[in-house]
Amino acid sequence: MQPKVANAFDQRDWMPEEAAEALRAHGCRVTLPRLAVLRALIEHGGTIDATQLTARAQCYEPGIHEATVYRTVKVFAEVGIASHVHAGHGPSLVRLAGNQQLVAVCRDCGAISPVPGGAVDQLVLDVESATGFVIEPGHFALEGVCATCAR
Amino acid sequence: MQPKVANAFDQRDWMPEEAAEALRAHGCRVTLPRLAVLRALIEHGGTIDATQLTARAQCYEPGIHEATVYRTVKVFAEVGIASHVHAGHGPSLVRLAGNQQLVAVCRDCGAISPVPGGAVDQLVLDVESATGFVIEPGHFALEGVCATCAR
DNA sequence: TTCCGTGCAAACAATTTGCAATAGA
DNA sequence: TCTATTGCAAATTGTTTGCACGGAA
Repeated sequence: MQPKVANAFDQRDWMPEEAAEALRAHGCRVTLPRLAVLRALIEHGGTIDATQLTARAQCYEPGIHEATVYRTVKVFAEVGIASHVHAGHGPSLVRLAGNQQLVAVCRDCGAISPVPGGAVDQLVLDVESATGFVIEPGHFALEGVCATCAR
Repeated sequence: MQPKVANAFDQRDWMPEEAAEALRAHGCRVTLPRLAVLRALIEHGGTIDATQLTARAQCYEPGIHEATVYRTVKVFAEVGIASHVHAGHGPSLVRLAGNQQLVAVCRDCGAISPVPGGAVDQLVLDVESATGFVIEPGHFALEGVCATCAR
């Protein structure tokens, strides 16, 4: 089911072999727990929190510990495989680095909705030219009320 | 979830007497610890985390406990006196309800920069018409790198 | 063989909650 | 009075870290 091939880091699908190369290129080892986390991220495809990610990774590597998942995600972020998304009050989220989709978290039901691309670009430019602050839209989530809960 | 209180007060400064009225109108008592938190918020003027807010409130009410500050902030939010701002990885912030200024938190130094008003309005409209998701710009912070750290 | 990475437990940080004592209306 | 509110300590939740063992290179 996993589509073959992907270009470097800006592609959405991270094939395990490419990620393994990225790890080795940074002097990190390729281990079963790390591959399990990677597969879980690929399988899920979107933004996911550490607990759910651990549960999914355990399908591939049953004994994997949540602390290991946290450490793995940190390494993945340093190596450029994955990145963090800070959501509102809940736990922070993880996703593959290729996925820079801005998301919005519903304050009532916690649902994660993708935000159409492009809407943010102008904001980023405006803020940078006005204040010099460089917004990184992939690293935080918007908050509000989703269409369902708004009613 | 919580009904949005009439915005009659949003555009002015919160004087202690007005806040006291808002509390009584909701059947809440006006206590010294609550007034201390209110004064600390007014004195500070911006967004502040619970620990710093407690420290400032202790100038007015020395014995006030941090748990009380958390509970007070929750009541203030329900009554419409204050609101939460969820910042990146750090603790969440509080401010007076009239202050709906969007802020950006630097991922390197943690500095909180105000974002010029209006920059977000288009984003809010775009996202709502495209997805029905209603973004609440006052309740989260943008993340990125501030002008100083960008160099 | 060499260390890096892992599991585990324990530490930590932010926040919430149970309970008895206190103080506002 | 009567009960919301407080202080305190303890529980929760999300995340990080110290340590000894096991496995990748």
